Amino acid sequence: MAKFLTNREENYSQWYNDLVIKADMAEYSAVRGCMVIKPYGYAIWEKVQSELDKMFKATGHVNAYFPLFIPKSFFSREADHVKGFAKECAVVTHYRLKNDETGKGIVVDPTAKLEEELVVRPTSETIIWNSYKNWIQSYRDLPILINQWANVVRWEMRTRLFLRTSEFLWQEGHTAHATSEEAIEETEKMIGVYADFAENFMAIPVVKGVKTVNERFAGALDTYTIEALMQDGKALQAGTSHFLGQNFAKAFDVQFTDKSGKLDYVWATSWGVSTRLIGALIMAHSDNNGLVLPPKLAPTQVVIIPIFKTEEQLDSISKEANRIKADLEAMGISVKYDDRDNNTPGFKFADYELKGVPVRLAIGPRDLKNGTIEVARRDTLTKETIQMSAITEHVKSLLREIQKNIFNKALRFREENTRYVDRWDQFVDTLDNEGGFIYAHWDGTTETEEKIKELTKSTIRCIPLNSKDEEGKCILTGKPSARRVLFARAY
RNA sequence: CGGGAUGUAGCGCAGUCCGGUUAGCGCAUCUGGUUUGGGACCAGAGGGUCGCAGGUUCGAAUCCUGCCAUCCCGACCA
Repeated sequence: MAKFLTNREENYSQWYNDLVIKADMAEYSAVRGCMVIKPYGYAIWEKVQSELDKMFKATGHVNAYFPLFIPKSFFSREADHVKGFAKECAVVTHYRLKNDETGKGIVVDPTAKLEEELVVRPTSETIIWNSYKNWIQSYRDLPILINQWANVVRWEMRTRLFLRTSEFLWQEGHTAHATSEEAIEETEKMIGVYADFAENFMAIPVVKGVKTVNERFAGALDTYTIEALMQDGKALQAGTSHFLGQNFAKAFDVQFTDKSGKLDYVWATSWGVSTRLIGALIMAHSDNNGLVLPPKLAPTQVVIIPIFKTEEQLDSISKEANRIKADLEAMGISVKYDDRDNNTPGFKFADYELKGVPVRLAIGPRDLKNGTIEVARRDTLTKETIQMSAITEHVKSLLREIQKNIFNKALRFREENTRYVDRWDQFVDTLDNEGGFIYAHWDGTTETEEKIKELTKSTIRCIPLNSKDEEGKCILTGKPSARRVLFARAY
């Protein structure tokens, strides 16, 4: 089986690349470090978008759009911010091309140099806060709860399809508040939304936590994160939410008059998830037969495949298939009936497995005679034959069951690969041989964190929000520690 | 930016060391036929600036020089 995919156990990253390409989600483009998201991959992103967008709206947010280009000077306003992003910015310096005077080809017209160079946004805090300055005068203008769906560019050295590309799609929320408490509440609320989405739609269990100073977003006072565990034992940061304090308000001079008539700087948050989520989806659930998609995010939830020899057979099968399709669609289930006659059923079975379609129905002459239908589920690769008359209800509950099962499987995997470690040699050994999440004590200093990273390539993924106080000794230095933090090697 | 590798049909590759007919194979595509309950088969057909630019030679995918691009491994990162 699956002879077209690299074996997951043999070479995980090759398996991942193969899968993205073979399932027709994305491909490499002519531009180094940039990918083409193909219709099937984009359809998954659209599902992600539409669900998240609903959740944002439900929490009071509205969408807007800000420019792709940011004047270079905006970046230098906030010191940490510029330091964090300077190394990976694409810069626009000219606005015109012309024909090469010496012959063929096109060159940049040197006379068309921009007065001020423009940075292609790696994130939009600066351009947005420059606008917010004009929007905010009084506490009555607050809060501002805006989200934008956009592309951003971060010039990466090493790229991987969906996980890290130079240009990627994401959403970025940018909110402005009258008080610190309210902004912190927003920051926490949104990491909660992300965790909810990850677990209930993507079927990926996540650990909510706070980043260390070192791993914090450039310009934030606090960064909240959701961390997921992939099947190869590496962690993936799946979403972040930042409490920005008054840093950007000060940088862009955004003050407001509060109820008592005093002037104060506005409090800010920002939060985002990207097309990286699709990478997470792939790496959390898929197997050697291909993609495994949770029903709630699968572009096609059910595929129906006819098995026939003659035109007459196809006709009578199609009648049944189209009726079932209509019934399922009436229940809000997305169905594809694949009656192409240029591929064998076997090919189709394999192909839809590769693409991760949760439920496959097959109808053949035998079924027509017996009033039955074959139902196969992608998550367990099992098949059963059931009565045709019961099919719609069966599929409906099966989709729910698959969604739950995929999550439980991922949760079980995470539990089996989460360890509490107290000795250094054991720490190193676990990282090298087991991978996974490691809860260990840390003395709280950046020096120790960096030393551990240097020695083991593992990082502190977060200080979990639900971690209990527990006296202990730092895994590296032996100094006292008040609680465990989450370590892992990460993407 | 350092180390390694590769560029030949849409994709995957052989041929390059040791220059010599008309550049070949698998997959895919197209045509016709037989098939169809787990990646079908037969027959035929189309498809190439051999990464680019120079050079050596009677003759270059093959040798030489320069350039370009991509991939892998490191430092940076959602």
